Amino acid sequence: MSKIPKIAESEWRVMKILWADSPRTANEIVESLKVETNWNPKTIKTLLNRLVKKQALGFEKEGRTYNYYPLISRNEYARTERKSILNRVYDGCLKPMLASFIEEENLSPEEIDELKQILEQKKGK
Amino acid sequence: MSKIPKIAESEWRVMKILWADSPRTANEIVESLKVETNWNPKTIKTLLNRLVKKQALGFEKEGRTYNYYPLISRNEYARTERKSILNRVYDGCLKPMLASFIEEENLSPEEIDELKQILEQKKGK
DNA sequence: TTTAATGTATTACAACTGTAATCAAAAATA
DNA sequence: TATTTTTGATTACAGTTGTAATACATTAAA
Repeated sequence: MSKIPKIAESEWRVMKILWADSPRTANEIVESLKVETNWNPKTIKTLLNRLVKKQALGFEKEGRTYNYYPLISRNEYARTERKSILNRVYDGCLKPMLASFIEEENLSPEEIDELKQILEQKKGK
Repeated sequence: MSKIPKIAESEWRVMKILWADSPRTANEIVESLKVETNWNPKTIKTLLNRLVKKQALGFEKEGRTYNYYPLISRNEYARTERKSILNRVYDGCLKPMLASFIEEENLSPEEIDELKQILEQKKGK
């Protein structure tokens, strides 16, 4: 049961880049992040190092540069985060949480139907 | 638009005590937390001070002791946390997030029906 | 009234975060 | 080959968090 390391806010931004497409070099990651942040490349290198140290990322050397890739899946992390908010904020009670989400956020009629179907399937099991 | 301060994990535990019932004295809070944590009373005092400094809690003096109470509602914080996970982990896409929650957690048939109704109402609007 | 207890305020300290700058090694260039 | 550039590694530094200990002021007790 490899325990999942805690990933900080800014580290998430880096992970997302690699979840979207990997492996990638530090420079490619810097390029991607340039679009959405104004981080100094040095900052991004630091984050990469930290993520490697946390074993959230791995890499393979290719000459002098590294190719980074995620060691844990986005889904695994997503699950951890879901558990976290559910327990911390809603004391583990799913229904009230879902109700809040549904009431406060936007859903198209199509999405609503899809969700109703998912619920229906869930009931079957 | 008073900006909502960031509340750390352990601080949340304190807030929850006061959201459940307030105002309360530091000692009452210590007593409540004794049940669920093994924190030193000093630790709890520190958390209270930090929360006051962050303006998440207020207090009224009553003689030498303080009576603490929340300055922001649990709902406001819950909303902040919902936004946070939705944007950070699901890029703001609600449906996939709800689908994951529904699929991975437990819901009774009754809860499922209630949620379907909430969805239906949502559709109407 | 001197002393002990109690409640709050201040200080402590390491790990984690955000945000880099500097250093060192290797490669590319002059 | 000497020098500049590039890339990763190490160091920096302040703010936050977890987890208290110590200091100070006031009240209760001896």
